[in-house]
Amino acid sequence: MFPAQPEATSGDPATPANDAPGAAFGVPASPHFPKLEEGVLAYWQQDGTFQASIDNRPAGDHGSNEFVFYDGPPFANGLPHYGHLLTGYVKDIVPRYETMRGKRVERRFGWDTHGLPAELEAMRLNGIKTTDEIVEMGIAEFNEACRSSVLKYTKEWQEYVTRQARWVDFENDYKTLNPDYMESVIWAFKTLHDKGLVYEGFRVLPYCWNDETPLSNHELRMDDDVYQSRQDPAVTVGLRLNTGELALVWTTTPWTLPSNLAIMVGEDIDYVVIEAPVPGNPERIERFILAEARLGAYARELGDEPVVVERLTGAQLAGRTYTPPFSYYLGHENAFRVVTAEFVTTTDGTGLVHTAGAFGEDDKVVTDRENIEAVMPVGKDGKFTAPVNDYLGQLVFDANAPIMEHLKAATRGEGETGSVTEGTVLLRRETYDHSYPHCWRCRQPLIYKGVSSWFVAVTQFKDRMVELNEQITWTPEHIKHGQFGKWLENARDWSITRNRFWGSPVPVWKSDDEAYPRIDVYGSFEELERDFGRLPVNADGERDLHRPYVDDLVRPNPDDPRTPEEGQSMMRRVTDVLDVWFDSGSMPYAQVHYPFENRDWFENHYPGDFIVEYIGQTRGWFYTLHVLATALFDRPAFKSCISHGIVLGSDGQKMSKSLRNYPDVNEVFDRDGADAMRWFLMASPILRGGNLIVTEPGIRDGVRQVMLPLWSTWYFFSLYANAFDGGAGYEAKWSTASTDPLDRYLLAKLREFVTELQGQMDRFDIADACESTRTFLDVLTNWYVRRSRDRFWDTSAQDGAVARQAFDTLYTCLEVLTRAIAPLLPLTTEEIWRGLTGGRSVHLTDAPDPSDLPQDHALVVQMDTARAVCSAASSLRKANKLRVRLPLSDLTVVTDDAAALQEFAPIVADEVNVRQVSLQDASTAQAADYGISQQLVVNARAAGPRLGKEVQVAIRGSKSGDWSVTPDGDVTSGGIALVEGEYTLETVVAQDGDGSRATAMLPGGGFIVLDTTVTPELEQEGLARDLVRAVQQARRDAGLDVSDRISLTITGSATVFEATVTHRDLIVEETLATQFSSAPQLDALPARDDVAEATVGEGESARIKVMKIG
RNA sequence: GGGCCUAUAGCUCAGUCGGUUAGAGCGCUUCCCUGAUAAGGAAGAGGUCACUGGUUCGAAUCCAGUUAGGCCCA
Repeated sequence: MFPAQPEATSGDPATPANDAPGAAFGVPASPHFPKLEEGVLAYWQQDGTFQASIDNRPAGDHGSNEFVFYDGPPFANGLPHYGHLLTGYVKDIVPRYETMRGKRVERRFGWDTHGLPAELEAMRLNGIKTTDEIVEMGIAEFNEACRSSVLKYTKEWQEYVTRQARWVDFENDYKTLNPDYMESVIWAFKTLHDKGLVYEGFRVLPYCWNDETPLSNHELRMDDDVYQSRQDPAVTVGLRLNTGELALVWTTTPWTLPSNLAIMVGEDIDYVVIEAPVPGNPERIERFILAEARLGAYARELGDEPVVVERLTGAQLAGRTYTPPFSYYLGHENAFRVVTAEFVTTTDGTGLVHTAGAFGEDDKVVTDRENIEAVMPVGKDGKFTAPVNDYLGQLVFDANAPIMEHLKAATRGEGETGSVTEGTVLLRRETYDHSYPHCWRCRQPLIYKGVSSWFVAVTQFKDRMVELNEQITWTPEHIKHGQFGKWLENARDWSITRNRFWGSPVPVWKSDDEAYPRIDVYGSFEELERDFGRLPVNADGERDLHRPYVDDLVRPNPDDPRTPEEGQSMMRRVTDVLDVWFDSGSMPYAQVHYPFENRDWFENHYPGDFIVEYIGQTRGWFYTLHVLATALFDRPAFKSCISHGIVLGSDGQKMSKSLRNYPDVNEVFDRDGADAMRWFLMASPILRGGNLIVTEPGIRDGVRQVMLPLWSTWYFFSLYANAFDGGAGYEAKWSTASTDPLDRYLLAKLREFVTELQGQMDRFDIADACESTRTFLDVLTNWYVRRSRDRFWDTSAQDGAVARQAFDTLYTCLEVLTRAIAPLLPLTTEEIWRGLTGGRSVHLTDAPDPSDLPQDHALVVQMDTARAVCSAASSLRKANKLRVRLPLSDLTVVTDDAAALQEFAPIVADEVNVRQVSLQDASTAQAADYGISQQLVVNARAAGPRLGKEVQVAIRGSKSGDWSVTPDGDVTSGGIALVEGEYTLETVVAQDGDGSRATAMLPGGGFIVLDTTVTPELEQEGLARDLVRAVQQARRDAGLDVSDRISLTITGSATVFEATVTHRDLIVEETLATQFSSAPQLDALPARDDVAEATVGEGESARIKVMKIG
C-alpha cells in the first residue's frame, strides 16, 4: 500500500475540503503543504536525518571528498527577512545537492557579533549618547550589553532557518566573539604586520568634537535631518605663487587655512591671469589667477572686464610652488605646490581649491598621492593645538573670526596679523548657506578630521588580487570584471581600526613615551602570556580578548633603561578595535581556529568551493575575504560565488516595515509553506543578479505550477496502485523494462531531464534547474499521465500486465524525479519519496544516475512530433467547430519520416478522437490530393557568407515565389543560383482545405489533413460520448468513488435512445454501470434532485439517474 | 560627478556564435476537454526588442552616443 510510510506525516494532512473524492489511503488529493512540512521537519528532528546525511559520506584523504561551503555570518540583532531567507535557501540547496552527489558537506552556522550596530543598540538600551558616557558606565558593563544584544535573536533565527528547511549545524556554530575566533583574527593582523602590510596613518572621518568621536558614514545617514542648512563664513584668499601671481582659493572653512598644504586645480579647466587692485588698498595692483568661468562671480572685486594678462590650463599651472597663508608649517616636506585633482569644478568658488590634507576625504587622497604628510593641529575636542599657537584652545568654528581678521589686517597692512604670511591677500569674505552634516546624537555641526588608524596596505598587493580573481567563477559572470574587478583595480588601503569598544582588539602595544619608542604586535594568547606574565581574563576568569580585559595588560617598556621610580615608560595597547569586516573576512581560518588548530584541515579546505550573498558584498564580505586571502595565503578564498540581486517589496520599492509592502514571512510559511517560498525565490531571476519583487500571487504560482502537479501525480499513483485488483493493491517496483511507447518515452525523457538538471546544478544555475523541472513536470502530468490513464485501471488483459508496467514506470519516474529535485523541494519530495519507497530519507540517497535510465533520443523526438500533431489537430477541430467528443474518421499525417510515428498512431487517434490515423511520407504525397505545393527556404546562415549582398535578393525571391528548380535539380531564386545546403525545399499545404477536409502545417515541417465529414454513425457515437461525460459528472456530483459500480438509467428522445442502444457497451464500460436501462421518452425519469439533466449531441435533452450498487 | 548593471507582450522574464516568422509563465477573450490535479488543451488579442546613429549581405544580439531606472562609490 502507498504511502509505504504513513507515519511520515504527523497528524492528518488532508484538508477538510478534500472529503469528496476521498483520500487515497492516506494520500490526500490536495494536501495542506505547511502542515505536511511540519510533519517532515518533526521527522527529521527525531530521526537525526541531517547528521546522518553528513556521516554517510566519507571525508576522504585530506578531505578530498569534502565540499567546502562558507556561511557568510549574519548579524542577528534583528529578525531575518527575505534577503536572509533567500541566501539561506541557496546555502541549503547547493550543499544538499553536493551531498547527494556523494560529497561530505559540513555546514556550520556563523554569527557576526561585533561592531557599531551592536554598540548603538547597547547605547540606546542604556540611554547613553557619548563615548565618554560609555567609559563612565564601564567598558566591561557596556560590552556585556553589546554581547547580549547581538545574541538576542539567535533563538528566533534558529527557528526561522529550521522552518525554511535549511540544514545547518547550530550546535557547532562559530561566533566572531569567541576567544578562539578572535585569537585567529589577531594572528592574521600580526601576520600582515610581519609581512609589512599594515601601517599606521590618518583616516579622515566625519567627527563630532562635542561627543569626541568619529562617526561612520553609516551614522551620517542615520536620520534625514543630519544634513541641515547652516550659515558659514566663506573667504576668498590669494596665495602668493613663486611666479608672483596670487592664486585665488575659496573655502567655507577658514579654520583649515592654517593647515593648508597644497592648491588643487582641474587639469582641463581654463584659468586666466588678470590684473586688479587689492580691495581696501586701491594703489596696490596685483595679478590674480582664477578659472575663467568664475570671472563673473568676482566682478565686484576684480571689475566687470578685467585685463586678461595670460591664459593657461590647470595642467600648465600644476607644479608651481607658493607661500602658505600661515607660517606654522613653512618648510613642510613636499607641501605648498599646485597639484591637479579630478574633483575640482567651476560650479562655485574660484576653480582653485585649498587643501589641508587631513580635513577632507578628497584632500587626504590628493595629499597622500603627492606624498605630503598630513598635519593635525586640532585636538579631539575640536580645539586648536600647537603649533597653531595664535588660536590655541579655541574651537575651530570660533577661530574663524580671528583668522579672517588677521587675513584682513595683513591684506591692508595694518593691525594684528597673527601668523599670516607676507603677501597673502584676503579678496572677499561672505556668508554662505549650505547643507551641512550634524551629529545625529548631539546636533552639533561635524567637522571632517583625520584620526589615527591602522591600514592594510592593499595597494601593495592589489595587482595580485586582480590576478587571483581570475580563478574565481562568478554568477552572474559580469561581476568578475565589472563590479568586483573594477573595485579591485581601484582598491585603496583598508582602514581596519575603529576608535570603539566592542570588537576584536588591535593587538598593538606602544610605548607611552615618545622618547623611548617601541611597538609590539601580538598574534596569540601564548605570546601575550609570555610578555605580560598572564592572559587577559574576564570577570569569570575566562580567556577574553575583549576590552577592557585586554587593555589591562600593561608592562614596562624594555627599551626604556629607566627604572619605574625614574618614571620608566610603559607598553600600553592602542585602544582601537578592529573593523568588523576584518572579523568576517577572517572567517575561513578563524572558524576553525587556524593556525592554532586544524592546520591540516584548513590547508586542504581553502579556498572554499562556494559562497553566496547579495551583490553589495562585492564591497563587503567578498572583498574582505579576498583581501585577506591574497595577503595571507596568496590564494583566493573561494572558487565560486553567486551574488544575487535585491529583494524588493510588492510595490517595487525596498522592503519597508512601515510601508508593509511585503508579505509577512511567517504568514507565508503558514499559508503556502517553505517549499513554496523556496521555489518562488529560486526560480526567479534574482539568482542571475536581477531584482525580485516579492508578492503573494508569485509565491502561490509556484505551488500551482510545480508543487500541485507533482503531488497530484503521486496522488494519482497511490490512488490507482492501491485500487488495483479490486482493492488488493499493487506493490509497484523500480523497473525500466516496460515496452509501452508512452512508458519508454517517459523514461527516456526523464533521463534527458536528469542529465540537463545535473548540468545546471553543477554550474549552480538554480534558476535554470527550476525551469527544466517545471517543463518536465508538464510532460509528466499533462501528457504522460493524461494519455496513460486508462492503462492504470486496465486490470483485465493478461492478469493486469499492462497496468503493472504502467505502475512500475510511474513508480520509477517518481522515485527518480523526487531524488533529482530533492534539493529544490526538500520537504515535499521527502514526503513523496518516503511514501513511495518506505525508505528513511530521500536526502540520504544518491542523486539519480542518468545511465540507469534508457537512452532513446529518437523516441523523444518522435513523441514530441506526435504531440505537435495532436496540437495541430485540436486546432483544426476548433476552427471547424468539431468538438473532441465527436469522433471523426481519419487524420492523415504527412511528414518526412511518417513510418517512425506508427507506434504513436493509437495515442494520437485516442487524443484527438479519430477512428484512424493515416501516415504518409511527404515524398509520396500527391500534390493533387491535398493542394500541397513546395516552398523554397533560403538558409541565410549558410548562403550569406558566400553570396554577401546577393543573399537578400535570393531571400526576397524565395518569399515572392520568384524561384525555380530545373529538372537537373539546379535551384535559382531571384535570379541567384543556390548550391546544396544553402536552401531547403519544404512541402506546404494550403491552410484551409475544402468542405470535407481541413489541413494544417506542423511546426517542424510536414502537415496534417483532418477528414471533417460527419456521418450519422459518427454523430451517434458523439452523442453517446456526450452521455458518458454527463454520467461521469453525475457520478462526481453524487460523491461516488472512482471504482464504485452503479446502476444507470438514461432517458431522452428517440435519437438519444438509439445512441444508448447502439453504444450500450461503451456507456456501460466507461461509467462502471453494472445495471443499465434506457427509454425513448424523457419523462420516463421525473425531473428530481437525484436525476441529472444534460444536453447532448445537437441539442438533444437527456435525463440521467445514477445509483451506487453494493 | 564616477563605475557597474538593466531596458524585449498588460505583468514577470528567457532569447546560444548576428541569420531574416522574437519566445515562456501569468493575466485577458473565446471554445474545448475532464474516472488524479484548487487543474488541463486549443485558438485569439497583445511587440517601433527604450531612443539615435554606426558596423554588416543581414542587428533584439556587436560598437558609439542619448534617455530612463537600479546598485555601489563619491
